[in-house]
Order: sequence, then structure tokens, then C-alpha cells
Amino acid sequence: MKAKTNHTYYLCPKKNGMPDITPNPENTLHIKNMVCNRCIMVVKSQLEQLGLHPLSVELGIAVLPDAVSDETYQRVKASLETFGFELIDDKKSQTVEQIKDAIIELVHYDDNGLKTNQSDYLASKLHRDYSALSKLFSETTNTTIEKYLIAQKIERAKELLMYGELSLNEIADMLNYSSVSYLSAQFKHVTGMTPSHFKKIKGNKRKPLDEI
DNA sequence: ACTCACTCGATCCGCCCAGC
DNA sequence: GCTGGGCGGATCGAGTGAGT
Repeated sequence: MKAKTNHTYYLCPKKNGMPDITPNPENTLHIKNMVCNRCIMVVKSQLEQLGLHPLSVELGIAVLPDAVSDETYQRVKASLETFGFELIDDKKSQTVEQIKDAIIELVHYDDNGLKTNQSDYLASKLHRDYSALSKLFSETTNTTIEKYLIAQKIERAKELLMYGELSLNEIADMLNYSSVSYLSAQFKHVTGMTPSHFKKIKGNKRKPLDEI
């Protein structure tokens, strides 16, 4: 799975017979708890079952061809809630979810994403100043962007350790740690055990991404 | 301004394997 | 069975700099 383009797409008048995409919040649904491609498939399928035919569905965002009426909004909300998703109404929560989705993409689905500067990545992805994003994230959640990113990286490390295909050295390199020693220290700090101990017990201690 | 995530280097430990 | 070397991993401490 590779990194996708920007999340937020909006409609504007047709050009060359094809719909163009410009900002328009009225046909965009912000969805909480989407963390993987299977979530995208479920959301897409539910929207299609409701006859909405989404133009695009990505982590945290679905864009519909037309503006969403109150009645449609309630139907979508009820349908998605049966699968554990939530529609997000307020702006702040929407931004926080976009930050989380961007980090999940970066850590779990983009092989080279962690090689880039994360604050620059988030700022350009969400078209906002990083310090504003950081402040909003800290205010809205009980953690910082940095801590959330670390938690996601450790979860990815757990996944790779369970597969048993890569050495700790390779995992450290993949997650852009400068040394195995630092990955090991951070792993122990977050999980309470060393990577080798985790590998040894082989218990499924991984968390769903939406619970991190 | 302060905190703490991160780097870097050094050292130690445990395991495996080959040679004797 | 013992020894020594190689390797992967863990730990520690000092210092730096980015983020809050």
C-alpha cells in the first residue's frame, strides 16, 4: 500500500467533461475510526448501499457527488455507526482526525514517509501552520502529536516483530530510528518490555490503530 | 524557557558456531 | 567440553536541538 494524495477533495464546475475538485464542505463527510483499507471498503460499500455513489473514499474522508441533506446525513450516520465509525461534526475534531489519519498513513502505509520531516509533512498535508496543529491536537486530545506518532511507530514495530522477517536493525532503519539502541529504549518505555522479550512471548499484544 | 525526544559512543551480555 | 570470535541486542550517560 502506498501513500495517497491529499485527503480533502471538493467539487467545482466541470472542465473538459470531467468533474474538477475544489473545496466544498457540503458534500464531504468526515469519518472517525477509519484506519485501514478494509475500513475504506466498508465505508464505500455502505455509502453505495444507501445509493450515494461516493466520488472518493479515503481514511477519514468521503466525498459525495452532491451536498448532503440532513436526512441523508442521519442515514449515513446510523449505517456507519453499526461498524464502529462516527461522523464528526465540529471543525476541531475534524482537523484532529485528519492529523491522526495522516500519521497512520505515514507510519503504516508509506515506506519512505518517516524519512521526511513530520512537522513539514503535516503542515503541507493539512495546509496549516504546524504550531497551530500541534496546539489544537494537544488541546483536543490528552496527548501531543509527537507522542501519538511514537505510539504509532511502536505499534508498527510490534507488527514487524511478530512477522519475524526483519531483524531489529532493519526495523529501526525502516522506522527511521538512528540506532537500534534508541528503538529498543523507546519500545521499552512505551510497552514496558524490550523488543526481544516481545518477540519471545509472541502474544498478540498489538492494539487496533484506532485505540492508540 | 523548559522539557524531553533523539543522537552518539562505549560497554556489556547472551547466543551461536567453528576449531581445538 | 572449553575457548575465542562474531553478531545482535540492551543499557547507560552526555550532549543537542526541536517542540511545547
